[in-house]
Amino acid sequence: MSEVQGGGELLFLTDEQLGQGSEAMFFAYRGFTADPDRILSTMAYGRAHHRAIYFIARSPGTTINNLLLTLGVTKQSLNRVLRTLVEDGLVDSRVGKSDRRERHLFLTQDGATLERKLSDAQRARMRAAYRAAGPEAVAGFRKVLEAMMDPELRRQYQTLKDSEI
Amino acid sequence: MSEVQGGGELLFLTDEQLGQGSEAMFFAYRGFTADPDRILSTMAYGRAHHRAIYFIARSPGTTINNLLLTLGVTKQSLNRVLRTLVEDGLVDSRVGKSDRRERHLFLTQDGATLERKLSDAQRARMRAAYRAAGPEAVAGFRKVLEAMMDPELRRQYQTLKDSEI
DNA sequence: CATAATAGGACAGCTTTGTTGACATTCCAA
DNA sequence: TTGGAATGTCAACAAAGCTGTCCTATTATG
Repeated sequence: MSEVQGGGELLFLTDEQLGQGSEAMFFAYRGFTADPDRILSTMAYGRAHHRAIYFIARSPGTTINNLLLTLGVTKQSLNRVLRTLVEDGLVDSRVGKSDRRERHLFLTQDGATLERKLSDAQRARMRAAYRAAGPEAVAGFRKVLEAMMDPELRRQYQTLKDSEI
Repeated sequence: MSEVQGGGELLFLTDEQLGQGSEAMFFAYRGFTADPDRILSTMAYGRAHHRAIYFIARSPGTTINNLLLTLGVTKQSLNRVLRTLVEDGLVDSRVGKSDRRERHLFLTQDGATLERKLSDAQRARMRAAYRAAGPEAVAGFRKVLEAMMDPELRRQYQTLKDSEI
């Protein structure tokens, strides 16, 4: 039994133990995206569309710039994805009232339906994992993930979290 | 304080709580890949090269087929990456002794140097996150990640884990 | 031994999703 | 009021995934 598992005061972290964490992240992330990817592969959309839809659902009315910060891609890359989503009637892009340079993004009814379908698949897996691992493990899981984020992203994460009290 | 944080017996998992888990995965994975990506962007390599190098380092002598299972890409895709790595003298591909159809993959000295450079950056972040979160959180972190993997990948993960006792 | 199956390499072409560069519109402040 | 900053769009290109096909070498099997 390793020090990490034992929960001792001091963490003796060997490269092996840290490497196992890397592998766990890699394999788990593949599982994390597998279900939505499977659904999306039957349509003309990819993971980038999912991410955009997801975060618009989480922050209705967000601007392009806001979404860019969250997603960490260039606006040109995001624009292509958003354009198809708007064309296909899944996302509504409204000119800002106070600042007409901004576009505020909303899901249409169809967009919300797709979002739910994708998120349900992802949540089902997460729910199963949470149940299998137990509440204490979940708390630790979130704690480590939070500590792993870049400070800028951690702020984004906190903002999203706090917006749903 | 939510049920999850509280560590009660039953997990009442709302969509919000599961959604926060999704966001945490997304943001943390970005952090997880950020440091190696930064290093790689200064060379002619990308994340695909990193993954190949990483898993060759973890399983020296692994075959192409093995690596394909681990990475979950097509052989054409992997071949392109591997070819450049062999050409550039970072990876050594040796014909199998018992089965001469197989190629066994090893890192050269240069390959190992690059691998260490990339992994060190990644491990530094993971080490910091582990320290910040504490040993119990780390155990939970791993437990949830493991539960989130596809069964096939979980086997791969276990194999790698067990190979380093 | 003949043939089938396996491991891998190479080539062509396509899709998704990232990138940089140039440009239009809108707002704001000197 | 005008020039710069901010916001978003269009065009072209690059990385890295994919399918499909064909090829060689080797091994396994009838």
